Amino acid sequence: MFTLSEENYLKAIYHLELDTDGGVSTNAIAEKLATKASSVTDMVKKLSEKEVVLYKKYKGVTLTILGKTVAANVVRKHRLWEVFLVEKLNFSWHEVHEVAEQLEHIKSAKLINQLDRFLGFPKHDPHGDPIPDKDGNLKIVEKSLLSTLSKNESGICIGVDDSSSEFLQFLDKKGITLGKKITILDKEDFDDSLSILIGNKKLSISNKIASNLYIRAHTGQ
Amino acid sequence: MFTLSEENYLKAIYHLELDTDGGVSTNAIAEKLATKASSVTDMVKKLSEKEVVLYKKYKGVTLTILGKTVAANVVRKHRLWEVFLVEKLNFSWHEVHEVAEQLEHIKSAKLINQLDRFLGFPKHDPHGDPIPDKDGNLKIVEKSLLSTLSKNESGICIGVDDSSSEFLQFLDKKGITLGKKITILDKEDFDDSLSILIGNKKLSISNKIASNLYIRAHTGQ
DNA sequence: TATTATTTTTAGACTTGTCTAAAAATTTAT
DNA sequence: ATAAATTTTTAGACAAGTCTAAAAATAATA
Repeated sequence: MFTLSEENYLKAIYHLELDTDGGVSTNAIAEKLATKASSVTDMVKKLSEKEVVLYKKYKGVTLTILGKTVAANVVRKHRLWEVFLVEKLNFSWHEVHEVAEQLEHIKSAKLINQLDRFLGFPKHDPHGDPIPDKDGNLKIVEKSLLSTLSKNESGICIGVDDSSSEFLQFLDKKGITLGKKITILDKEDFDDSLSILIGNKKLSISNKIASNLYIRAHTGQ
Repeated sequence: MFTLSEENYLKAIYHLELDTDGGVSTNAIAEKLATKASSVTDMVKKLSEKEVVLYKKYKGVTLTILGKTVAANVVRKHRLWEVFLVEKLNFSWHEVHEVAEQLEHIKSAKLINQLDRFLGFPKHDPHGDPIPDKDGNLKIVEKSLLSTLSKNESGICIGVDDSSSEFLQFLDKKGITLGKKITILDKEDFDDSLSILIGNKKLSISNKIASNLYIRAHTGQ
């Protein structure tokens, strides 16, 4: 069994491994968890003894199969609870993270399996991130940043990179939601801003926005 | 804000105060929380500094108004989550306690208010215990133990005193559930066992069972 | 009421998870 | 390749919550 703190470390390492090649550095973990590098060293030693990470001094850490399973399960719980909060309790997508951070640590296999069933076995959380299955496996979806599309290309909005409250509320205001089709009408060279068509509305969005929106390729109409 | 441990102490004192006159003793708290008296003394000092309990050395503790509010809120959350688990996730009433012990510590006012609404503002948990309102107030229902009724009297089953898994599963097996009308057909003098009518079934139950079932007086038919 | 038994508190220690400051290893740059 | 900068680890300390063992206070009993 793992403590709340251990689970948070495993989750952080899990997320960091996704966009790092080789081991995850002590400093990266410290930054993600808003703690000190020395604390990370201590915890990583403990996790290593519990055989959930591989650790060599000065060389960073990697999750073991076991560690990855534990971490994916925490992520699974987090994302299922987010779906529950939005679908059943009328939370907005920018309000769910903080509460899900707490709920993800509740220990009960039956609870999470029944919740999954109650929600209709959702495949994605409210931000478009995939929900790991019971064994911790993720279905990877081919996705690209909106900013990488060219003029006249289009795709379906499937997620966000930055999921800060401010950004999500901005998207709400603009009417940009998951599942909507977005077409690039024009690209400005001097600031890389985009003119897009979403639903039947024309919008102008900055490159910063376009670099935080994930798109699934949309073939045919 | 209160730690998980502080919340558990407040809840324990809250429950103990209900059937104690005068202050709650250190030993009683220790027993309820399966901890040592010395630990209780330490914690009670801390709670006293936080002004949630009144404490005089060797004289036991009492909750302040603030303490009672905090404790009632934890109880409220516990019981609402129990309703959720039974009504929405198909838990049996004997399975909910352990999970609710964890869920009761999740911090989010919006979460609990929305959960309350989602569940249709229930007034009782699956064991028949009343759910405190937002201000911590309980609606007291006049209740008696089934064992105190006389021959030919009847009442509605509204709760259990002992809510151990074994007892609840026993009731399930016998078909005794909340809301059912129970009539005393006969009382045996030598062992105080009862012959009762529940629904249209005749059952024989021991005094031990009858001393753990709460009944609301049933006037008229 | 004096003595014994019980309850409660104190004193000191341990664990978990954190921190700061300094030392050691690694990486980067000259 | 040596010096400088950065990263990581070690060493020692602290807070929260708990424990054991012993002391102090209260309650029970003869």
